[in-house]
Amino acid sequence: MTPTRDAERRHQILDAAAALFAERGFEGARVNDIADRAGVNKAMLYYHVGDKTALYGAVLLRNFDRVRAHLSQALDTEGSARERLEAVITALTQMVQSYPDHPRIMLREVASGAANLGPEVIAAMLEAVGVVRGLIAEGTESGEFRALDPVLTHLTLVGSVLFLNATAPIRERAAALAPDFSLPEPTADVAAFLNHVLLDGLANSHCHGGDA
Amino acid sequence: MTPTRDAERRHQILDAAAALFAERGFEGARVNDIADRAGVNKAMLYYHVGDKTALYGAVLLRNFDRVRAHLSQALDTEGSARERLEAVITALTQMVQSYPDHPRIMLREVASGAANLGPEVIAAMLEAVGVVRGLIAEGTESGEFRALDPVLTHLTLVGSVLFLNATAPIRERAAALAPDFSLPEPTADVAAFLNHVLLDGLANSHCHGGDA
DNA sequence: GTCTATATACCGATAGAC
DNA sequence: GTCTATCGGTATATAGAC
Repeated sequence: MTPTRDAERRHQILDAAAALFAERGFEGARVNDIADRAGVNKAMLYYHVGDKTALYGAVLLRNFDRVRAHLSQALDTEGSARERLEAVITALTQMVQSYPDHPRIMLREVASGAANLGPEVIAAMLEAVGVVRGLIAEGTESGEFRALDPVLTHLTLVGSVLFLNATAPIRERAAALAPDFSLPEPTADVAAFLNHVLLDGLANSHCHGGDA
Repeated sequence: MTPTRDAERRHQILDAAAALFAERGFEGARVNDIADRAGVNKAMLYYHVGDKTALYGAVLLRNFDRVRAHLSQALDTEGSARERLEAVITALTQMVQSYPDHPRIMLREVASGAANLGPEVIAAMLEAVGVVRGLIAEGTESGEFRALDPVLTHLTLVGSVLFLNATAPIRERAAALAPDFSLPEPTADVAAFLNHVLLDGLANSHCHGGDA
């Protein structure tokens, strides 16, 4: 009954959980705080979503659904491997800037060796990994990219997007302390930066020099 | 007295603490586990090092001493900005591969917005940041590099080194599940990879194509 | 379905004997 | 300096009234 209300409430809970998991990590986040931030009673949180582990898994699954949505949109693009890889980086950057909790959660997850990831989440992640890696392999085989290790390349691309965007809170703090810490990134600039640096770095000899 | 014994014991404790902070994070690591892994009594851990916060700070300070040592060695190199930046990346890669707990701890710290960092550690970190950033600015001003935002560039370089090496535990786990997940990185290859991709991406128009 | 009040367990830290 | 035993605080999770 009232499935809309339920879904809405569930989203509120997951939003609050994502924010606190990003800020303090799985162990550091308090279920009480998540319930308070979501504006729901703690018992209701357990009733609707489950225990802390289920909550964390639900947050990650929702995030990877969003990653999948952004990626599939980017992969519809026609063009060279480089152009499509640029679309992928732009799409990933858009995703993590729309949902800034995601890169922070993922950085923690990488640090832990994916200790808190259930099989479903692992599967969702490997799907995204496969897509990007396939694109890299395609460009490498066609000679458009250099013969670089596809796993390292993939991790460098995704890692740069995650890391750069996860530093946003720190950059704000640093800017308050040290005024020479410039704050660029009117949202699209970070993607442009990464596209220039990383894809020129991958390209096979024909580089585009010049403007930033 | 017997300062050698004390220092040795302290190193054992910090080694154990670094391992568990990397694996489970500040909140997830158990002081009991750290003491057990170090082979010392928990009360002795408090007596010699202090509480959990002091322990964490000591781990990070020791790690940044190591970063500083590796960096200063690399900065002795003569040559172009690119060559010295290559030396920096190689030195950082060596550091994080010698002390694989460091990148994992730093990834968590970035995710938390540097919530657990005391002023001393912040200062040690900013010093390293300044060195690399100065080198980037130098290459940019001389025209050797493109006119890229120095903060974003710095974060991309350091972030790639940290992220790529922090994924080592996951890559091992993934290799056990998915056999097509290659495992390269005979230690020096990761640095070479990053030097190729990132520094070619930074370079101003004159690119070196070809071998990986 | 909703909330209060509480059970249960555990963790960080220390007192105090030796 | 070393260790045992324990305190106090707090976290997750649920029982049970409504």
